[in-house]
Amino acid sequence: MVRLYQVALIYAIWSALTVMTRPRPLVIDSHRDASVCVHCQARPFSVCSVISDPDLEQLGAAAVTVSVQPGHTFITEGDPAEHFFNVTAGTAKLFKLLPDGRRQVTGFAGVGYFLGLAVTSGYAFSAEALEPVRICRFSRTKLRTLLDDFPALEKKLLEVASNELVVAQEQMLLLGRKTARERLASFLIDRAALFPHCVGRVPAGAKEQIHLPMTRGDIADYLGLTIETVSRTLSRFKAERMIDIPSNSEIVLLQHAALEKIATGMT
Amino acid sequence: MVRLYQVALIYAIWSALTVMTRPRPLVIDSHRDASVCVHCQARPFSVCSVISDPDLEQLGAAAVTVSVQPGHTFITEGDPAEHFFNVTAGTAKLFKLLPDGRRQVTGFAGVGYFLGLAVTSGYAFSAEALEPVRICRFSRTKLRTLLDDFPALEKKLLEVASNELVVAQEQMLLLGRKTARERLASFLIDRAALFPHCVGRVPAGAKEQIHLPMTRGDIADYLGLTIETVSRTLSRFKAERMIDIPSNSEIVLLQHAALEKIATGMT
DNA sequence: GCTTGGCCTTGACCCAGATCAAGGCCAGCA
DNA sequence: TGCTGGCCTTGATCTGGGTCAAGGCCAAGC
Repeated sequence: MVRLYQVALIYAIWSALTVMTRPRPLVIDSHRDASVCVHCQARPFSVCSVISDPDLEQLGAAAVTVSVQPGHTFITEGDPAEHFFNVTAGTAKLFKLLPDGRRQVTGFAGVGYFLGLAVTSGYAFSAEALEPVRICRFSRTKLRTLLDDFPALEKKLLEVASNELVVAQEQMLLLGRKTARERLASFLIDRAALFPHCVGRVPAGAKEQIHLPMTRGDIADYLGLTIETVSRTLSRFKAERMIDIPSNSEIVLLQHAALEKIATGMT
Repeated sequence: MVRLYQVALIYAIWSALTVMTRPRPLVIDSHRDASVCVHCQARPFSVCSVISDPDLEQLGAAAVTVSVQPGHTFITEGDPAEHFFNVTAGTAKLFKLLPDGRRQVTGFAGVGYFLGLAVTSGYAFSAEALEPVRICRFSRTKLRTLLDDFPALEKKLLEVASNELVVAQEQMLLLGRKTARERLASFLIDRAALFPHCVGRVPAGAKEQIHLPMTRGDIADYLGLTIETVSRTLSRFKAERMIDIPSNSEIVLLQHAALEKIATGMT
């Protein structure tokens, strides 16, 4: 189904080279104000929500804030997993590569997303900023200390990991058994259920406009399709008046219920 | 790619009906000897390995042993998630269904596998025994108590969940971007890395014969293919002298390294 | 030994989505 | 104002794997 071709191979090599020569993400505040967590807008959406205000100082002291520019990779698959990350602003794509350049995007990490749960020696995926991203970075050892001090944090991480597993299984169903049309419908419905840029859920009846920080190529790699199929399928939804596409990064859902039916395979 | 057809729909309905009328799995020992855990052969492979011998009695008292016959479903997707399970013998397939009967097998649970991590209200997948299966069943509330009493157990569950996530991401890469040939090679290599029936790893140099408790249909649903493609691809591997197929449930890997290359997309 | 039914294999053909190719749109920049 | 480059769209064509169909293998039951 997927064919390896020269361009992809060359791109993979080129891409590996640029990663090596690419400037590192900028650490903006290694000795920051310990009260930073108190005012963190991402807290309600993140694992940090289980830490009470008085304990926040200890949490803040363990973290370093890092900014990442769009297009820059801040986690590389296979690298020693020395850090955990918590996204506090922006969106990143998480992906795995095959040697010839074929890419699978395994998820998009928005505000509040906790990254780096893998306990194997190396990271299981790469992460690249789609928009300007801010992250809190913890070293493996410091997080271990935090988990011992705050059992609630460990419970929360288990909860987060369990939810991720459910999402991953749903994605396996999508990749293994859904048609292109069903995949796109599922993607739109899932995106509509997010607060813009956030992990949380929208209140019922919110405006059905969704923002897409990723390109058509990223969507294709997330859904196991090609750019062309993503584009064609969206065009068809538009022709059928199920969606509107005011710009490349904005989509309005005009018939949520109908899309949901398609997404669940009920057509 | 995948087409919905009448037969599948009818099968789905039929299958739903049989599930409803099917005899429940037999609870064989609800007031069992509390020392049962001490002699449990699955312990070294399971989360229970973090509980010390003296504490095993408390663990054993919280669980109920259940036997499930091949073909019987002991977890149904969407049902209220009241229990957690630990497989102590046999193998089960875990799967999700679409309304028209399309199936995605999300994994195979062997000895030591911990099931039911999902914290959402309902189970995220169904589970059906492939061989005679024995499981330890914990109620949600009892496990909660155990986790409070044994923090090490909670840490272990987080570790297990993290590993599952890594596996799930690898499977997304397989389902989204690998060819049929690469999928089958990956499947064989993964299976070869398991102790027969177990979650653990084989020692290096072990005999490269693998046992498949599942049908070709289960493999197809696991790899996002059809029965015919699985069969054809295995036949081709055999013709290429990469494997031998002494019986439908046994495969011998004759060229492990070559298969591994195919599995990782290096062809 | 024959029948039955559940799997598995194999061949012929088909089609959803990939590939190939051409051109459009638009923001940034000189 | 026009040029450039990165995306995106759309049409034509191709193909890997799905679908359909026929038959083989074999264990269980009589």
